[in-house]
Amino acid sequence: MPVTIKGIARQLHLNPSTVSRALSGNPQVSEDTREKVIKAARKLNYHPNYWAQNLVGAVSNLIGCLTLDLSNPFYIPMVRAVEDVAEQKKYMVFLSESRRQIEVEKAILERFRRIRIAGLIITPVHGNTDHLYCLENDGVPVVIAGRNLAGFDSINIDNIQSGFLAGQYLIQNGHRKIGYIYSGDPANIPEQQRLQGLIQALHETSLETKTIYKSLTNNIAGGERAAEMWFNDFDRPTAVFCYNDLLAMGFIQQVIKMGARVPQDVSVIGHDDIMFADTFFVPITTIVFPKYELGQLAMTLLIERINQLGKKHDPQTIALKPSIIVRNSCIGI
Amino acid sequence: MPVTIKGIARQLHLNPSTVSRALSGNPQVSEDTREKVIKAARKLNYHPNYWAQNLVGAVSNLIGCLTLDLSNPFYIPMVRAVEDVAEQKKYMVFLSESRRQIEVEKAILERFRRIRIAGLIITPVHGNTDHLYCLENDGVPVVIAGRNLAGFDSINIDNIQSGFLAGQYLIQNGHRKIGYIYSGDPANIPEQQRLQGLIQALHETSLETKTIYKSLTNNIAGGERAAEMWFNDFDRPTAVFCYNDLLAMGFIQQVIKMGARVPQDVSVIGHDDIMFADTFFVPITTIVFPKYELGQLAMTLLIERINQLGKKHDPQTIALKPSIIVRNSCIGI
DNA sequence: TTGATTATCGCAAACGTTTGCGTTATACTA
DNA sequence: TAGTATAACGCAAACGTTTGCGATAATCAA
Repeated sequence: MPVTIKGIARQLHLNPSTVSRALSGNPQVSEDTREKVIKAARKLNYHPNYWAQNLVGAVSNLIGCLTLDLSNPFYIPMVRAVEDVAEQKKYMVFLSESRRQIEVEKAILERFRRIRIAGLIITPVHGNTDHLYCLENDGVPVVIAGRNLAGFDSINIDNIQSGFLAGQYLIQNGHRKIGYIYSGDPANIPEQQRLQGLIQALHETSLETKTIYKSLTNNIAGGERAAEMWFNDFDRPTAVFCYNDLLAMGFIQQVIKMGARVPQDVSVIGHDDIMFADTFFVPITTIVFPKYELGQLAMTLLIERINQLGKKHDPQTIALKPSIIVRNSCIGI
Repeated sequence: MPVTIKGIARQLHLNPSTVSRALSGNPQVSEDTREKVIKAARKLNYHPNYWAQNLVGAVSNLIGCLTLDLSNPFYIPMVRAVEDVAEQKKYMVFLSESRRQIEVEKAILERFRRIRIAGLIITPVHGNTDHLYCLENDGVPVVIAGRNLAGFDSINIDNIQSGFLAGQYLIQNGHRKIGYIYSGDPANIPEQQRLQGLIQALHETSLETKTIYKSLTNNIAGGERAAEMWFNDFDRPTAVFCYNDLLAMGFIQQVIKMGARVPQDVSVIGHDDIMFADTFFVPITTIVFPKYELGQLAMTLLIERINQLGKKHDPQTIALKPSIIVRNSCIGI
């Protein structure tokens, strides 16, 4: 239905190839026919058919970007960065979310394959990753963002250091009974690593007291569940470190609803510094995840891999440095 | 590079057409060759080339979804709904954001044209809309979400009713001096309509006192600017109605930072009920925008338009009913 | 056994674009 | 003037897939 290059050619009594060359700036076409072609193209409202172009050219500039969950504000800055770099390098990004379901992830990757993406940036659902290996084997570079996956290029924060920072800060503020809140999913490596870092910090001052609350899910609802566990605990920690800010939000909210106070009764440290963490009704002290940088590095590395395609390379693991930002949810005792 | 239908055909000594028919479930191919084909396709890791399919079939099942700003949580439920309906109806959605810049919007629409989207759901940047008319003229149905645009199908909340509800609630709570906060962009119709509704409610009780704060932008920073205007006002309103929740968040945050209290010194009503409005450090009383429903209706209508393509139809305008949800940011006086 | 029907598959064109190569004219050189 | 170089364009194949139609072989009825 839309105007094609053939349509323009017919109108101007030219060959499609000439029209194509005129529009693509090929020097072997005279300037006045080029003018005519461009004018006709504009008048007829011509828009190149991307599919046809890529069918013959065989060079795709589509990038797949698959996040876990767009309702988590964490991913927005990352996605922005990916798009910013893509824009600059003339790539086009196809944005999606798996909603943390492995079947959805697989379904979306299948779509990505069909539209012949040139590369993929993904925060994978923990679990089976055969489909990712398979994709990369078929010549589609994959960069993991926000996770570490053996055998893949990955950009991630140093989760052990994150946990260590949180632990250090809590100890410096006099806390001796410290809790950790996470989903408890054994396949979620970052969770384990932050716990590991936390424990390391405790060991440095020979403290072993820690309480684990498994929230089942790493979102606001999970935080609320953890709050109830904390509330019913016979020996409550004076501070908790949450795997992410959403957990912290849910936790704080529910703790207050049940009549306790934050930070007077329990200090809370979050993780990520998502938007709204600073404007939450108790502004949250949290570990900063450089999210924009995450997207920037991921996209830059991905483009590098696309250009190097075929050449061997060792998978690169880039670790971003965490830092702590102090707000109101955590005080000394 | 990837395996094609020809590759499978060569391997099995078949014609590409037979392979195509076998894979598409065409009955005019024997069951045992179909089995062989499917087995070979799986073994060779075949994935259909979407571009090639659509080149010949000429039926696109791509949907463009262009929001204003993904960092505004408002759009997430809408996008989810669009994707849910799309999934169910076998459409594929291409998600993007214009970041409120008309040139970006145009650039993205140009990309959408090139990949031959079958339809578009868009929250347009206010201003020139010629490119939208142009798109629809070329046979790509357009549904406007969250705005009303003459000549287009649009789904939106009843903004006048929104403003009226807010005004009514404030008056019932004894407020007599009422402020309205919005960007002040004359091209932003919803802003004007909510103000209009607000004024209507005031007139019903013969109140004319209102103060307008122009925040320049409808985000947290804008709300902070408005707070300073309010603070320096010689005759402060006792309540303000904000065009959206982000404004309300910024306003409340800055008011408190300057030493006043919400809601004791100033009541605040927001609009949209975005995620985090309920967990904001002063939980926000706000007008509920049925966001998921917005996306559902938009996508459903769009698909209807795609199926009716060619047939004349009057542009439909669907108005969603607003409601108010009472939290802590607004009290009586 | 013969003719007709049916099942199964191949052939080729088409979708819109790009690109290597061949074909004209025109301009330039000797 | 004859020969050569060059500028400008056309021809045709190709990308991967679908589909109408024709061809072949097998099945069936009489």
